[in-house]
Amino acid sequence: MGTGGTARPALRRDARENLAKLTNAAVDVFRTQGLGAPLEEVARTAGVSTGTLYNRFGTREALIDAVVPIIAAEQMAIIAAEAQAIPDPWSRFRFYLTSLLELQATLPALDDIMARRYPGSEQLARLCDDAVVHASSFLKAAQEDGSLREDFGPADLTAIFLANSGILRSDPKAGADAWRRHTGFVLHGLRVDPRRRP
Amino acid sequence: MGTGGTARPALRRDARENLAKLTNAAVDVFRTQGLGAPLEEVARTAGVSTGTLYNRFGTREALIDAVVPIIAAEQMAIIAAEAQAIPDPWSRFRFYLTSLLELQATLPALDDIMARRYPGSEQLARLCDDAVVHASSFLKAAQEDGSLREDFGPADLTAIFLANSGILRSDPKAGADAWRRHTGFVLHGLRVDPRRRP
DNA sequence: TGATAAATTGAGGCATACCTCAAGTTGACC
DNA sequence: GGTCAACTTGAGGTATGCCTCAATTTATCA
Repeated sequence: MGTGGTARPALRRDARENLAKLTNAAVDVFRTQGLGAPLEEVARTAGVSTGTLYNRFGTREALIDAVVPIIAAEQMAIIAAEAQAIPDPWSRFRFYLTSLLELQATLPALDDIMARRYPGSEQLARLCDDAVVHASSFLKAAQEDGSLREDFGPADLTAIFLANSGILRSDPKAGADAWRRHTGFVLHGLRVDPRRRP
Repeated sequence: MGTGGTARPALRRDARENLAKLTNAAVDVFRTQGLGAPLEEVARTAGVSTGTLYNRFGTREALIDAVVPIIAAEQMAIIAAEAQAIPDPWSRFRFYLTSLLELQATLPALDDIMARRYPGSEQLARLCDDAVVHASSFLKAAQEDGSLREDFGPADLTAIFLANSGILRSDPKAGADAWRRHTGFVLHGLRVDPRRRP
């Protein structure tokens, strides 16, 4: 058995190097400029021609597939793990949601990921699906606890990320606390007042 | 004194006709495709060359200035008037906000207006300023009434429109109730529970 | 009916960004 | 070292959309 899954003919050394250069460049460029950044700039940053970029990856999606896990997977896993450690269901839910929104506010790439642009990328979809799985379990626990509105569902979570994206994209600088305030109002709207619980 | 403010040389008949054709075309095109629609399509729709469009208006902003009042002013004035007629401060505030969000969801142009893209257009800015004036008065009344959170300000209103825009732009079709649900949560978060009021 | 200034036209220049492919280069293996 | 497939290159084609200007047409007024 080979190293990978499907038996592809091994790459030549120069090709392997260029693959690495391109991946690194894509991480840099996409992280700061978003997943829609010009591929020509990725190639330029890698010190390689655009032809080579298209040889190694063939589509933007393939490049995103290679890069998104590097950019986001670890951070998202850490957040999930930290959340798991919080005993109170409402606090846990709130922490998880807020942390993801914070991540989204931090880097353009994360915004593209959270808002699920580029649905063509499998890795990006997988990352989002994982997040939905975690979020759904936190969500359910909070609802069983009676601290989260019963009529709130996973689809509403998606809307929250899209809403955040709208705020962030308009004014990434001054929006620094705009999104925090908005999130505060939303969370308050989602919580069931402790005094009204059985 | 002439008809206008500044004494501009009167337009020739053909120029006046083209001005009208262009304005009508811009209303159609901008309304359905948003204020960022290709100017070439506006010219094409008007049955006129792009050169003429640039002769009459010179910038996209000037065209927007001419068209935005036609597209939005009346509807926004109606909403404000209807809101004025509602006696209960909270209901009035909620009605006004919800109606504007609904307008925003209805037509791409309205979304561009609410999200304050194209800040270069004076008319667009005026429309927004008017809305802020109304909203602020409704907002203040609801706060004095004790039904709206004290820490909610006009800037937070802007964020709500941007948030709505984010939801709408992602999936204008399926988002039909996504934005309504999200708005519901936000409003719930903004309201002060009547049982907790003095 | 000219004469003339005002308007219109649309091809074409500019910029961005995608993607391809014929020609040239280079790694790998004998 | 020679051979050949693998790889790289970058100019150039495609597409979108902005904006301009020399050549042409047309409204207007005497």
